[in-house]
Amino acid sequence: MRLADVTAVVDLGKATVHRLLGALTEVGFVEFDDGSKLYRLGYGLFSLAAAAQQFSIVEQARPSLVRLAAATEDTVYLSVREGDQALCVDRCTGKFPIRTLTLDVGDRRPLGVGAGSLALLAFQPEGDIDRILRDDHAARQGFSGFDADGLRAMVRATLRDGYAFNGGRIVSAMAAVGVPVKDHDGRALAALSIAAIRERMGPARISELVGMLQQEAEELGRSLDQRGQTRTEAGQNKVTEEQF
Amino acid sequence: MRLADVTAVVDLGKATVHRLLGALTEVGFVEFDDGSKLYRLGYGLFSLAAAAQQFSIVEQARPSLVRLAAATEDTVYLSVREGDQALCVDRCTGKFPIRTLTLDVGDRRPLGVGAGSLALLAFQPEGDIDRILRDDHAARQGFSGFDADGLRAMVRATLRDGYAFNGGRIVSAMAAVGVPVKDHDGRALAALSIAAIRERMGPARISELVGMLQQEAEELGRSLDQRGQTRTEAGQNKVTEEQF
DNA sequence: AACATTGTTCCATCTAACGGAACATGATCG
DNA sequence: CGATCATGTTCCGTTAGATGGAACAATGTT
Repeated sequence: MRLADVTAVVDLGKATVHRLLGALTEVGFVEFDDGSKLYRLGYGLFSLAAAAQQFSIVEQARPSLVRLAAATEDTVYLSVREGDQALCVDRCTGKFPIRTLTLDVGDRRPLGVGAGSLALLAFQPEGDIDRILRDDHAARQGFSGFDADGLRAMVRATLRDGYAFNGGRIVSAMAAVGVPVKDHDGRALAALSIAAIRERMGPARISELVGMLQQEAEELGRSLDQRGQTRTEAGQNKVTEEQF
Repeated sequence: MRLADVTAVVDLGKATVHRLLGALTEVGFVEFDDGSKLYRLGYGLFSLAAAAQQFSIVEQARPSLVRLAAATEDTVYLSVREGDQALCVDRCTGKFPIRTLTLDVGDRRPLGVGAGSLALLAFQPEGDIDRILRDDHAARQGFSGFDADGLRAMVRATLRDGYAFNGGRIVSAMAAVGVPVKDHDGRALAALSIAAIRERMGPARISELVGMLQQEAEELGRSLDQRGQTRTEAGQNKVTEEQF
């Protein structure tokens, strides 16, 4: 974007935006092409994201994703709740040649739209679910078949079955199943999901996949709970200041 | 980290840090666990990094990486210069079963340390090279054999050959070659490199790999130059404000 | 060549960030 | 089990420094 474009979006004076972007450029979070006078997001963000991975679920869940992808040969996703959206934070592709890459790492979806996202939504506190179904319909524009009533039914089905199923509501040739990763008192911290082409999602295979997902999810939930308890040495994290 | 830890590192008052972290938490760049009172980097950073990819070399270079990984079966890296460091911004693994994953996406190395990093360094403006060799030796602590004189020789060799070679200086069982992605006036914008186990890096194979790398790098350089010229419509980028 | 648009710099005003201090909470040790 | 210490949280007066108007420079456009 150009300076003027940024200025228009953020509602601040030209001079101010100029100074702020200058500061961000200095620390590498923004890049500036002097020729074209265009600002871009900078490479420093890669380092930040890499650091974020290290201390989040992502690192702990990686082995699960790898195992699932190897065993199922399909694409496995890890999502977390982020505000009223589901955020894909990791992905692992199996070796089946037809790959279903609906989500990239970093992509967001309204809560409820998609198997992983639905698994997350269904296992949130009831108050949250009600509010989201009521208020968030605007965000679901453009995803047909995700009105409040339809979603409520899907949430109920998910709670009943223990897993979320999406049979081609987003991309018709595809289907996906998702399960929540729950902490000790049943709140969903994350969701594991597997996507594949419709042909590989018959009833028998679904229950097979769900079984594998649930086993990994349970194990993961336990190990996350444990880490939550380890307060003592967590504080001792010495920080190397020149890391950035 | 705990609040007190952060306070110690950033040299600001407790109250101030508390407020700042609160603000960052609200926008999702920091996560706070109320139970353990620990702050972490937040998931919002994933979205930022994903957005950064979209407007940087990464997206344009992805096809090259995929082609190289498929053709060579080894691991292909894309790095850029970021301050006085080389930053790995993308990686693609081939199907050879012994994988050499020295670098993760987001990792940094001092300029000159590693094949990609050396390729970047060698094709920087001469003034920069001199300054870096002179001033940056502290950063190269812990990488043996990368003193200023040794590096200068390696830079010369790289310029002479047109590619950088690293024969196990970092991990002894591994070797890697790297080439610069140059813009129209010869400055390195990025580096493509391939790493493999020593056995797969004989003289014949090296020149084969270098050939492939150079072809991709040249093509990539041309396409990046083109994009640099397209100033006109770049400004027209309408921005969807609610993207975040 | 005149004009329009955008980027950059300067500076006086006034916002809002800072941190001291007081309080709350939970951990640690005698 | 109670006293003490360390840490997290809230409040608020002072003042550092962010803001944006305005003037200027450097482009691109008609």
